[in-house]
Amino acid sequence: MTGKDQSLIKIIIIEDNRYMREGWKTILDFEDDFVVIGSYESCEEAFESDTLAKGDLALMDIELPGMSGIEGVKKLRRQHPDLIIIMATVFDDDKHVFDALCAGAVGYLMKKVSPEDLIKAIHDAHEGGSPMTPNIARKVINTFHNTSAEDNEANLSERELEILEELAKGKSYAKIGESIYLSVDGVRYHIRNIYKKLEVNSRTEAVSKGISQRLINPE
Amino acid sequence: MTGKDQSLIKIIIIEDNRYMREGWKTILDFEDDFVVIGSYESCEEAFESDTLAKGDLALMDIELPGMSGIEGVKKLRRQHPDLIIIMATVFDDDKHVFDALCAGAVGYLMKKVSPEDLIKAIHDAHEGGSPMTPNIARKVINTFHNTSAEDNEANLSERELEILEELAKGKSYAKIGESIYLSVDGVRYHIRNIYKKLEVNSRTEAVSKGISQRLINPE
DNA sequence: ACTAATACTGCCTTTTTATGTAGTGAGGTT
DNA sequence: AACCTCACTACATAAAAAGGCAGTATTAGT
Repeated sequence: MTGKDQSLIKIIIIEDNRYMREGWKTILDFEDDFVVIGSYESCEEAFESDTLAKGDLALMDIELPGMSGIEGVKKLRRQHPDLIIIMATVFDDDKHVFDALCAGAVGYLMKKVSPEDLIKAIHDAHEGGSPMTPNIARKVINTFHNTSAEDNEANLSERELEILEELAKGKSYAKIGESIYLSVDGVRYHIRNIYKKLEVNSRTEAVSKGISQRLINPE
Repeated sequence: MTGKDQSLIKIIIIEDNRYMREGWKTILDFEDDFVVIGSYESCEEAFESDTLAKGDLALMDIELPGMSGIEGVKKLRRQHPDLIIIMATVFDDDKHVFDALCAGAVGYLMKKVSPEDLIKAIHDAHEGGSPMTPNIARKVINTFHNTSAEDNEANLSERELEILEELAKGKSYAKIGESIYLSVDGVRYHIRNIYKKLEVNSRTEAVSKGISQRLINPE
């Protein structure tokens, strides 16, 4: 690692609005340790160039002509797994945010971000962080907050949750009975109740509903 | 909203190390818009007091004598859902981080955080953000990154993923066959292959493994 | 042209599930 | 004491699923 490589961050911009794009370029190029090595108005244009392989970090919009930013991120990740991707958009709804993060973006900013914050975000991302505006961060964190086992929506009892977990492991009634010391019919009794409470009629549905309602965690 | 209410943030500290606790208190009380209304060395002690109901934000450790910080957060959330909880610990391993966030913390800091960053984090959390140190943020974001459908670990084909998704809905072979225009045996053929690739032998296991490997999303 | 892999169809057997119905004993309620 | 609910036991039956084995049409590679 030479001093230069360590400090010079090579940036690619993909943004269809010319003023925005040039504004960002101006802001970023002004920094000593940034260099904008490519700036494109669509993902297609970016993929045609050979700068992608050379960049450290891409700053991109979600709404782009042609391939959407989300698709672009997916493709970018596949072709250049080491490229750090930050989305900068006008959308702050859950769908856009989570789609972008799932696709592989490490950061998510609003377009109205101040130049200082943008610069900070890029440094942050380059140093292994995940820059996000505060309310985006909160959205993300909220997805972790468990429905506390005590007052889950479906109101499954301890025993039922225990059995649901065994179900998720793919165990048969008999095996579950063995692990929790209960007769096969006892296991079935509880499973029937689980189905009623979750309004399903198969173990698979119960498990997938259980996971999505965070009653249980897979693995 | 009076100007005072808006700006004065009432803080509770739960931290067993006396020097740390008093250090934080000193730092925070020095700020004009912070007031530390309680500082305890264990969750039990905090729950005995009546300050919890009056606070805006709690700053707490994970490793505490008696009830662990994680348990404490869960209980705190149940009793005072509006209290904002920030964890500040020496641990940055996945388990501690995710346990704390799942339990209900909105922020996660390292104890070595600088006074300025601590102050900023509290303002940030109070304004609806989720303060985290950069590498914690990255850990969190990484949990969103989908194994791209094209090169998932198990290498399921498009068709197989499609069927796995139907499986997660609890559909029978016959129903799946109807939705994807394939004979029952055709469906079975693919399911057998899915089982082989995922090394499972039941739909339930396949679904729960599929979800945990992010091959599919529930709901 | 031969071979191999892929994506099915078809069928058969055993195991497992889903669902219904009935009954028991313990514990708490009125 | 009568009654209820909860957590189970027990049994029966039909529908699915799992697993194994054989065969075919299509496509790609040699």
